[in-house]
Amino acid sequence: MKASAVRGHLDGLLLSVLESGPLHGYAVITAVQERSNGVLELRKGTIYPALDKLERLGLLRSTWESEGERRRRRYELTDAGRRSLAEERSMWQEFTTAIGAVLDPAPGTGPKHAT
Amino acid sequence: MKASAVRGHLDGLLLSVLESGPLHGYAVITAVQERSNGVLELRKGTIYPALDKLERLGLLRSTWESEGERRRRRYELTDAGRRSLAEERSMWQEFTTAIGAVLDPAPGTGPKHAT
DNA sequence: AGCCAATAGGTTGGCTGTCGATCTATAAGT
DNA sequence: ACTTATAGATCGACAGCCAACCTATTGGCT
Repeated sequence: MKASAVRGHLDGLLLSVLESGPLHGYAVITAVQERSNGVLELRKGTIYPALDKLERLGLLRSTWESEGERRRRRYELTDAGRRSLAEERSMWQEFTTAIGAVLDPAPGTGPKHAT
Repeated sequence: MKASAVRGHLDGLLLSVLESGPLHGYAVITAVQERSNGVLELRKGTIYPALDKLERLGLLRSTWESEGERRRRRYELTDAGRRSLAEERSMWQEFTTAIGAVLDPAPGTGPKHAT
């Protein structure tokens, strides 16, 4: 599954994998992939602009790490990012509950049509 | 919550409310809204093109109902639509499982970071 | 030494799908 | 007469993700 399916929930995913510690961009991709058991395959063209946006919003900050010639950008959650993650989680709950209720209505709960 | 959040899952919602019986477009909106306890508010500009697309795909068929001067279009699931709905449901399962696993990782399941 | 794959960063144009605005028309309520 | 709800529909704008592409370093293989 690609990120097109996660539209609207990408920010939460990114914030979530950064919760347990800072990562660089490439590691964010593999972290999401691992946690989802290989199901979610984010693209670089997807996450870099997204990470930039989250930094502009103050939800995370980035610092350049230089090991010799290798330069990597380390992304880290801010306090605002942590609060935003909590919001994303409750929104995810509300979202799945709503869609789930439509997709698999509890029998006898909704209005009865021709039965 | 508007349909922008449901991007990619709208088809499933539409097929699902039509499962228990044919409805016209306006009733589809209210059905989704009711089943989701008022959370999902689809727009006409959203559902009519979507219903058209589903009809083109053969997942539902529409017939014009005329009660006096009032003309309404009745949408009805086809067999292909029923099969597609089953697919949408299993995709929804896969989707929520994947996102959920990233957003709320089971403790001790994933790779251990700084603990 | 030469080559390729993996890692790491990034940009850009394009596409898809939903939104908001707008239009027409009938029925019912005040 | 006027407003609101019901019912259908279209269309431009916009957001967000993707595919493709580019650069560069590191390390394995031959």
